[in-house]
Amino acid sequence: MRLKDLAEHLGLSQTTVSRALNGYPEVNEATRLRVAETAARLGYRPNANALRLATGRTGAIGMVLRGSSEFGPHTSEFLGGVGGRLAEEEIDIVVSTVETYQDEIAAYRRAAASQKVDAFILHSPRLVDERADLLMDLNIPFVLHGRTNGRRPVAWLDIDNTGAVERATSHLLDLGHRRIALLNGAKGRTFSEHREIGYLAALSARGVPFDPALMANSIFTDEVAFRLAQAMLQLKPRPTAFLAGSMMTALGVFRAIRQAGLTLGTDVSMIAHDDVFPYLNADNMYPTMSTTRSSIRLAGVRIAELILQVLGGKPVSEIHELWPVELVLRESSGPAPR
Amino acid sequence: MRLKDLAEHLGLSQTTVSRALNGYPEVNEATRLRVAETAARLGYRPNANALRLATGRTGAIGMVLRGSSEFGPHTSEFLGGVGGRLAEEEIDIVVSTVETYQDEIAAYRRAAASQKVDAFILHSPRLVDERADLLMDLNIPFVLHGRTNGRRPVAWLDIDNTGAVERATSHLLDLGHRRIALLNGAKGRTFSEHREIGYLAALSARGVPFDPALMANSIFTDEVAFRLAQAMLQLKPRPTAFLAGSMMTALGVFRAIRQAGLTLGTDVSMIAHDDVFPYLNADNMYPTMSTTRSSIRLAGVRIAELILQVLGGKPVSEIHELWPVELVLRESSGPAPR
DNA sequence: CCAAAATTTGAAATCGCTTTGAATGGCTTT
DNA sequence: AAAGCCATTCAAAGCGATTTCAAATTTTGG
Repeated sequence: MRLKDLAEHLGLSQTTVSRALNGYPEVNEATRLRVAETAARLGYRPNANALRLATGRTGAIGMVLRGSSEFGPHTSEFLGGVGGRLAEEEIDIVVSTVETYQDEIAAYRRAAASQKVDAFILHSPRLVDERADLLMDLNIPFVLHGRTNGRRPVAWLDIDNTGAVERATSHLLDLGHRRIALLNGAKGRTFSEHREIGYLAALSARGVPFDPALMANSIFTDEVAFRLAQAMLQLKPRPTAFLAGSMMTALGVFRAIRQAGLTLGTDVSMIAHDDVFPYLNADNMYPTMSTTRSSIRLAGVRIAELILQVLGGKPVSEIHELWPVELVLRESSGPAPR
Repeated sequence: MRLKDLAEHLGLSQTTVSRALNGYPEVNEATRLRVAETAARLGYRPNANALRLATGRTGAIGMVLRGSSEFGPHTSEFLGGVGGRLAEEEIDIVVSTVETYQDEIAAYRRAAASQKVDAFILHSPRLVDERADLLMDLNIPFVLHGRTNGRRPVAWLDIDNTGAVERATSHLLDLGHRRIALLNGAKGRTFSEHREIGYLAALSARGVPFDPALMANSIFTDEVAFRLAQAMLQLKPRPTAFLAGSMMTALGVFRAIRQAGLTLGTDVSMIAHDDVFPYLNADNMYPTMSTTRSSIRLAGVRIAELILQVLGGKPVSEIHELWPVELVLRESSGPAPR
């Protein structure tokens, strides 16, 4: 069922039918109704590719996901948020997966040259990140989930990682902890650097010296976290509190604490960052987990909206959102043992 | 940079350039080289939409993800597998998210009418599932991840859920367990029904009566699993073993066991189904977790290949794969207490 | 009642590619 | 030297929509 068929069926020209369906003002109301009704009845839908070719708009936004390593539970939650919002506008998401950073760059170039999407969501930025510059040079709109250092302005949404960790660290210091371990994300990634800044700021504000042995940079898996926490718990004196970068990390730390014969919440405290997964609830852990909390799904929803704004022509220099992060205290964080 | 520009730049017709780039035989080898070299140098890439319109092929496959509820860690792992394989063919994945079943049906209809994708991956099937029939009626190719009852043949890949649970149950029975709880997935979903069949078969083979109180159908979150397990552990006599439907479920059950003052692996045994998440490793749990294991990522990779076969014209009646599931015994499963 | 304006419709160009069918020119064959 | 073949190349016709520009019709106003 093409536009042409529909037009013939109606005894009208393609022009009029097209206009009627797209809400142009210069078409008789009676005609419009007739067209709309017939189109619905026959289940007509414009061919997406013809439409894209004609308009230059694709009705799709892109997201490049880097292989196995970065493809975790965060991704699907975030995607769920983005997709849910974009679905309302009948915009779909084109995901390309790549293995290496080089592939990712190539993927952007390809997508730009072949005009597959109207815009991109750029995520997992590093402090210095050429991808943002690349996309700007390619003249393809995007919104950044996170932040990056760069001279030119970009649209971004980020959570206040620095503030969150600073607050969590300060709280632990208030509770008397002096040996606080930070299980952070990969070095160079913006959020990791921001968290480190918050951590160091809180320590130095209290005059507590920084011990490099208490900080680690790694991916957020329970296994790696387990090993790191295990090693740290061997230190003398051992850390009395952990800041876990993610809920997966928290699970690993928890296991290490238990295996060392210690009790979470009394012998050792922990505050974990919680992206709010529906299938892993901090409130329902045992003991319940204190967290710095920010829903990554909601961030996805909002980023979808920002994308729409960018596509709508709003200047990217006006699109910046820094979300505060809640500190939710539960049973896993308590006074330092003495 | 359009084909036309490239052609002018080369002093050739669009026809020849197009042919040269697409490997048609009737073009002079010297010309082909010159064209290829220039195209690469100028970074020419055909406009995806024009190409799609002209060829009728989109170079994309679709996947509809149902809202919050079904969008878990499995999804991203699976997507990672699919995407990785399809990336090699420069095919991308268009994901649409929907909230309700009705929306999902509508999404397929829309996608079909507007020809956005060449094929779909259909997942999370129910025993009776109109979606497969719909896609067949719409004449759009697809591969089913899982199975469904229906008269017409479809291409599918599934894991042997029945066999896996039967084996796991039998093993627990061999260890002397008689009260074995099954935390299963949602009723009506094929994999749940298949697992139930395996469970019941193993019980009846040993003449162990089935107790409905020991079986639950729910989504796979740690929270729900915790509550269910907690309730079951109150039963007298209480279950001595759990079959957990997923790793998230296992975490919840684990918590309930601990909270009840019991020890996993001695007081209570557990075998969980493991889809193999890189960030949550059964081998690194404490105690290590016995599992029925099948990588959902690999399933994704293979499904991508099956999609390619379907698109290549292989009859769907010849595309069926039932993957065996490994039973990996670790510390969480031991002899029944006496 | 007629010219001018407003409303409504349509023919054809356009988007950037593939592909059909025809044309060109050089070589071999008779 | 004419005829027939190849090997190359190209002009033009699609693909299915939107959109420009023009035409037809109706309404308005004097």
